[in-house]
Amino acid sequence: MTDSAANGIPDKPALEGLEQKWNAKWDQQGTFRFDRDAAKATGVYSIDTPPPTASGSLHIGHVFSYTHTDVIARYQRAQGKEVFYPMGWDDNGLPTERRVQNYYGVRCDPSLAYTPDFVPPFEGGDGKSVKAADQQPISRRNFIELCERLTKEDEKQFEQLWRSVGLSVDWNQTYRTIGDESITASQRAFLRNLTRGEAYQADAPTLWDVTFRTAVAQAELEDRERDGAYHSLAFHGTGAHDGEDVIIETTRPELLPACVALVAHPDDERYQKLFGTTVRTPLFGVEVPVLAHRLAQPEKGSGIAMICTFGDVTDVVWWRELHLPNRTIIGQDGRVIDLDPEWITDEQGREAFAQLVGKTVFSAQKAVVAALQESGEMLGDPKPIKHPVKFFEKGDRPLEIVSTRQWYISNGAGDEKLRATLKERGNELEWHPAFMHVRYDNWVDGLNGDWLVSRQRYFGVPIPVWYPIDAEGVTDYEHPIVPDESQLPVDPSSQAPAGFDEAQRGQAGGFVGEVDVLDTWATSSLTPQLAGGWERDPELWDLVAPYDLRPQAQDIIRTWLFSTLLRSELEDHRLPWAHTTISGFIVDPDRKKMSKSKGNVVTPLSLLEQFSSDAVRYWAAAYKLGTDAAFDPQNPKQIKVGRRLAIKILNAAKFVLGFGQAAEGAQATNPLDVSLLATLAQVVEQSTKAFDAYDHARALEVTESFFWTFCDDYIEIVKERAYGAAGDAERDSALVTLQTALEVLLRLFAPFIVYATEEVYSWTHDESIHRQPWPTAAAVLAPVSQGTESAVGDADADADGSVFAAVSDALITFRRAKTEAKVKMRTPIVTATLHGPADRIRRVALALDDLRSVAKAARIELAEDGEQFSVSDVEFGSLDQ
RNA sequence: GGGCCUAUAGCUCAGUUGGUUAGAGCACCUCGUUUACACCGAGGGGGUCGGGGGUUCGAGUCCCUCUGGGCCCA
Repeated sequence: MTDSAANGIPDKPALEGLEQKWNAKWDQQGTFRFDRDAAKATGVYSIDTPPPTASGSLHIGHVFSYTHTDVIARYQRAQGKEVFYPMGWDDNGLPTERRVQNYYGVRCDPSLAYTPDFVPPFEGGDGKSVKAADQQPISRRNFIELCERLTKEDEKQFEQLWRSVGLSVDWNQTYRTIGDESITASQRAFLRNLTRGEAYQADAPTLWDVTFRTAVAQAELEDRERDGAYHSLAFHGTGAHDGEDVIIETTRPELLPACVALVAHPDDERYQKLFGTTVRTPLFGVEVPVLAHRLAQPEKGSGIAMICTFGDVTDVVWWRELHLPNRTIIGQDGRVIDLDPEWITDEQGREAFAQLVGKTVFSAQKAVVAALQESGEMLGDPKPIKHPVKFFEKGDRPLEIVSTRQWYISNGAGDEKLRATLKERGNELEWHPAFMHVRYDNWVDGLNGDWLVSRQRYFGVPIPVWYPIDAEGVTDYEHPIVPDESQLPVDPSSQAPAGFDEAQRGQAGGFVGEVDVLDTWATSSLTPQLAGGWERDPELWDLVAPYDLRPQAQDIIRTWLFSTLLRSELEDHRLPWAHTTISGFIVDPDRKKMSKSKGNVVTPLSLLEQFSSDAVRYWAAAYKLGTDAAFDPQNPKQIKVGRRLAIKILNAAKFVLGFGQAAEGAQATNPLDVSLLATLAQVVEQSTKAFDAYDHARALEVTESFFWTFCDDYIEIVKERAYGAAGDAERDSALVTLQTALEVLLRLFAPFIVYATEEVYSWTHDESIHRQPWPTAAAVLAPVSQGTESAVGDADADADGSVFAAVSDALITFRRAKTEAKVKMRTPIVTATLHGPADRIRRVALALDDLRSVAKAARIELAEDGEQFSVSDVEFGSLDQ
């Protein structure tokens, strides 16, 4: 008995301090290190971990989904796989730029020169954003240096939190999406896209955010309900229709000078006579055709609309399909461009346009409306409506559409064969839960343009091309100069291409570097390559790719999941991973999604400290994949339950180990013990099956519910026998069963309750439980002595654990009898009769001594009658004895 | 407008291919310190499975429809 206690079972086991203790030890012992040699021998389970945005804030939803992945990682490790579980930081892109602007009070102005030893005006700030006007303009290089500095700080914070959650990540396998290796991989992949004709440039109408002054992609759009108003404008008929007006309704009268046509549905009776004629625009007097197109909506407004270049994405379709001229008037700053609108010939019209130059969209609208009202060409007042307006998901002003030269990567939108292949890959991927697959299909079906990957930003992966400048000083965008892959990473705005020197930058006969950077997603679509050593460490890449698992959130199926799958298809013609697990959101008690703007974000640190990491992990793991979970920080019930469970594991283990060790080679001979192990073997099978189906919540539930029965019933029932009340042989049977069950339970709990199980395991072992094999039913039954099955006279009696179930039910029946008699549980029973179905009574008979001992019953008569257990003829004794 | 998910005890959630009397935890009520655990234990009450219709010997489960909530796409 003293031998186990000597290994250091504390008098009062507690959760406090376990995180620090074990994190340090795991780190020091390399418990979760990816071992390449082992991987070659045992096989790999590789995980394409989502790199969190380092400049963002962590909330409880991150802990939720990352715990799901960690639980899977630990299960696979226990199954003997060498787990490749890296962690990356997504520090590239706009969120970091914004954070840097606010944190340091600066903004990037690429025209400025580099200032060595620059000291930013603020450090840390107070979380409030510094107004754009108050931000100090700095050079691009200074700005990027600040981005680097701040993200590295942010990454430390993130790593600290992930470690405290107990993620079994290999902290030697980390990457940054802006690190040199990532830039190299991202540029390499882009160059290969370019070589194969999958990446190309086009000068085309582009969705444009006027605040950030960058192009954005379809995947980054969102619709928001905004107030708007229909304005009824009178266009004037010409020729045979001279003197007749055509009334259109528009929400964007300010685009009137950019009007290129009117359009109605081809079947619309009202406008048949106008098709093929022309009308003059109000105010500007420009003659434009009246055309027919299927996308015109007869029921919307007056059924006839003006086409402007460009008011919305439908305008772009009309412009392209109806071969209309481009009369763009809105510039990249969202203001009316100072240009010579040669299509406006009317002198008053030209005067009216001049009034608009330099105005924002908002002011231009007011001016145009005022002018229309004065000229009498607007009917009545604007009619307010609410309508969906397209926004950049990170922006707060409506998107404009401007014509610019941009880079694209084919994504299947214009290539039905590629689209079909991408759909097929989606079918091959195993989705958990399966219904998430539909979201992918919807997205692929709805793609309406190739992927726009160039961004007019600063902190990102540079697009690795230069353009030659001809003898006349004209830049030739058609023939970009590309670096050799061996030169990567390159920064075309500070390095000259091969065969040129820096002095030729911007000169006739020289070159100009591309200043745009790649869309953040263009790099994060390569996370398998970034983490897995693609073209950098071929041995590693061969071991880990294609990956086993892509865990991620449901809102980025259209971006991250899709784009990763696309890049893998283009590069390797295969799926990047076999499985994807999609975690749900955390919602507040009113089932609203957590977001900074709603102010309902819950940060995890205080919960981890207050309730322990195991408690928080339990809460997360108790939810199935794909299910949104309501969370009330004021009353974190499931976290409290998790805390209780973790403490119970410590206490139960202490108690079980306190009985002492079974003799060497001891076997489970008592039918109750055999039955307990048989029940546990079933639990092992169920848990394993659930894990294999990526249903960790079910695995946890079956283990947990067995554990409480084990504590409340089994331990209580065998307690006396385990102390030796029935002799050494009976004691050994109980002890070997208790110890086997404890060890198996610890392993079943280990993926979830990582600290408490490790603590308990350490009391009797030197190795980590997190490197022990997953239990099997056969191993659970190993201590069972041969031939005990026949004791019941029923071959299946032990296989189904029915002896334990019957005794457990009988015990509950006695407890109820005592409760109803209002006597204490330890009140002795002189004699009583237990009634029940014959088969169950026969099972109880096999453990009658144990039952008498736990019920404090001197004598129990058994009667084979009745449907359920009941107790009769009870004679209670006195407590004094 | 199209698609997907969801509605089960006061609360948070299970409920497998349709199959006995729909489960757990929390909360609530009553009782209890018994060789670990009061961060504990025993017992108990509590549900028209969102509404309506259908298929079936049998529906929380399958089909239709309506309503509420959420998400995605137009």
